[in-house]
Amino acid sequence: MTKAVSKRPSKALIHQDNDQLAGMAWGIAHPVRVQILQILCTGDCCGCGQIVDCLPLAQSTVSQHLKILCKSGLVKAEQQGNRTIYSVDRDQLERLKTLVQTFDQVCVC
Amino acid sequence: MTKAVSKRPSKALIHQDNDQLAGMAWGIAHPVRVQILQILCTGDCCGCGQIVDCLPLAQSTVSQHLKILCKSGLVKAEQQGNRTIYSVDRDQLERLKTLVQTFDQVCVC
DNA sequence: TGCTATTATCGTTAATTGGCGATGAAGGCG
DNA sequence: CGCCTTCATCGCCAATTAACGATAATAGCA
Repeated sequence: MTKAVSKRPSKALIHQDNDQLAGMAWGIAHPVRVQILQILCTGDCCGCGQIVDCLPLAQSTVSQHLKILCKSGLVKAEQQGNRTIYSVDRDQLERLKTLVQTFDQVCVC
Repeated sequence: MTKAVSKRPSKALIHQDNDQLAGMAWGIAHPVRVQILQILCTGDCCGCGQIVDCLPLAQSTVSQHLKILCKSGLVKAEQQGNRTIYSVDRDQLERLKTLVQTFDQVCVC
């Protein structure tokens, strides 16, 4: 659920931050993706195969999760010859932290 | 996706924190739910109807989102006569903040 | 050129989500 | 008791997710 709700709210506008927060939260809304992100955090960066080796999942499944993580913005992918190197987007992670931290200080209406 | 993956990982155990984080992230993995949580944050507590009034969604839809928020642990529900009073579970929100904040300091393997 | 390694994508299946209207249940009030 | 309010739940539908195996695409190497 990257894109916003189909019917655009008329009563209360969904603040752009909400979309951002929801998008990133959606990225880590699955235990496996949390773990993948942690692997990327500690190992700094690695390819799909290395992550597959750490998990009891098929390569295609991991690739799919990585795609979702990329779409959520938390992970960057860089083509390097034959392989794709994945790494955490530290800026986005910081952004997520900020959004979560300041979450209840936001004025809604 | 509250409950963990069906096939329990053998290679790498999914830390319990990961499940917790994923569960709560799953709660706010939708813009509308982020907004509902914010409404609850500012208004402190209110019933389903009040939230419906703030959003362009049907009552049944809002009720469903509230159910998900409860299941994620971020929101508490309290029956009060005829109505159900929803409020943010501050402790859980703090827990979420902590988990996100310390996310990249966790040892995986 | 042919082989291997690496990753992405396709197709399938089962389950879940998100939305709605309609209906049901339960409390409060006249 | 009957009615209203409030909320949950029940179908229903379309879309998405999560998982897999199989296959394609690309780079590197012998």
